[in-house]
Amino acid sequence: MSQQRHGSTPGHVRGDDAVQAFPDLPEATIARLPEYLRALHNLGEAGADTVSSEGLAAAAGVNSAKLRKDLSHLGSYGTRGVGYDVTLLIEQIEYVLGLDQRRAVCLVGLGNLGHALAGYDGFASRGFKIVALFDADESKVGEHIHGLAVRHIADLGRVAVEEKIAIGVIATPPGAAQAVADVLVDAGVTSILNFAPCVLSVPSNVDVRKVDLAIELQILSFHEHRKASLTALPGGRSAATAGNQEAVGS
Amino acid sequence: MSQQRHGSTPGHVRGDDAVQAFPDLPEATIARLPEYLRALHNLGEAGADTVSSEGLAAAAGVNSAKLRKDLSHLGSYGTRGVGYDVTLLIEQIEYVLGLDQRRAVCLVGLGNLGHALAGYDGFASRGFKIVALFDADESKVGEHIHGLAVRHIADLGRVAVEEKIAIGVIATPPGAAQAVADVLVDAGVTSILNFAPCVLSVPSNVDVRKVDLAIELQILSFHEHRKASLTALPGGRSAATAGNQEAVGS
DNA sequence: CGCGATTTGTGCACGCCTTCACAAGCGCCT
DNA sequence: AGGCGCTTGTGAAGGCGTGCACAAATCGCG
Repeated sequence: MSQQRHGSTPGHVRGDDAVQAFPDLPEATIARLPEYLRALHNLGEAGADTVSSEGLAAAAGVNSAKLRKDLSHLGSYGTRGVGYDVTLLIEQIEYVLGLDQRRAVCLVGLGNLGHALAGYDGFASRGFKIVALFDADESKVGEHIHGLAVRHIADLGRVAVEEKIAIGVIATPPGAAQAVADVLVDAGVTSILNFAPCVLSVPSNVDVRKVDLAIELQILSFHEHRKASLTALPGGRSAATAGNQEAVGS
Repeated sequence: MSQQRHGSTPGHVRGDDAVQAFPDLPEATIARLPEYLRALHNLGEAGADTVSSEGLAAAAGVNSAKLRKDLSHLGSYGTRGVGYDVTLLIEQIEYVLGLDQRRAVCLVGLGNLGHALAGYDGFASRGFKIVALFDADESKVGEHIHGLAVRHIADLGRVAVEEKIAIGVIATPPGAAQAVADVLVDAGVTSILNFAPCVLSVPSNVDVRKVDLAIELQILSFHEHRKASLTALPGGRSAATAGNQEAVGS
């Protein structure tokens, strides 16, 4: 695990040396890198040349020590007494995340959510390009959504191979998700973003990330529940404003 | 709603009073409870009366020991030698998550994503009801989306109070998100689900959860990048590949 | 009625992540 | 040139979460 890009000039470490195993980046760190990246872009547009770990941490909403450790993991160079060079750090993080190469994405399932995802600006603006849309509903096939024609899901396998699609987004109903995932995997897709509320079973070399909007709300609901029961505490059980809604078993 | 929580769970459960939070419930556990709940609903519809930790764990995609520990945290009762009663466990988890009371949700920002969220089935079917839509764009105000009229954001504060909205969903562009959050907080909203790619600053009593679709893709991109660098590049000067792809074994 | 099969609940150890605190390094000012 | 203040990078400690392995508990059956 020799840290290759260590030691040479800080300016251009980006070679064609894509054949480089990454140091074992902690998963938690990886999950934060995109956030740092976004904050850095904002800072850059605001005209900042350099930024301190304190400043960047604030912009990203994390602890500054954590941020420094994260950046140190990827061998990034800051300058003591000064901070991090914004442009350089952006390049570094984009390189690590593999964003220097635009990745082809396909989207399966064009219900409400899929429709929105097809038009979501945040994808294109951050290095991803949706190159194909699929749905099982014949009546949707052929329809153009945000400049892209919807194809029938039967073509998914073929097109995924042709277009060298690396990432598949599943926005189908849960019942169809596993079958779609199977087709994607067969077509060589090795990363899946799953919006369907179900567990996908895939080979171990395929990465799946799941986003479940209702789960997020349920987690918030728990905290609401907790807070509601706490507000009754201070100063005794005074009249909690809406406390009686509490449908608590006797 | 017959919410029969077990009366005398071990330890700290202080009666059946509403004033019972679960302050010591690990955050990681909370995040998994909705997943268990979904799996349980599926099992229940499939006709299962009881389920073992092994079976439920498989359906939820987690380790069975973890599942047992999670459930034990909330004082839930399974039956040794048998498993968990599906119906009872559903009630327990729904109670803990506060889902026995339908929570009013408002949605701010009706671009592509907001539009989809407004029509997302998963909300209503899992205890949440969107009661109001807001947007800053005058041309959208008055429009009906999935049976609900869009109101102007200037009414947000008043309506949020009137409708006792507890959870706000922000689907605006990032530039507007903080202002919306401020209004929500002023109106007494204590939980926010933020889809805007930016950090929100709120009082400590307000919970914010963030969902950033692009970040998920970027995380997947990293893994793609990593996987690509592990496979020997056919045409490249891959002299050192033997050592590099050894990253797995180390 | 007791025994074995089964499954829960949990003590324990391990590893990951976070946070603190500080030495090392860098630039600026005098 | 030298000292001073600022910031990074990191060692160490503590906390949290995970997974194993097993005792305790329950049911079914002979």
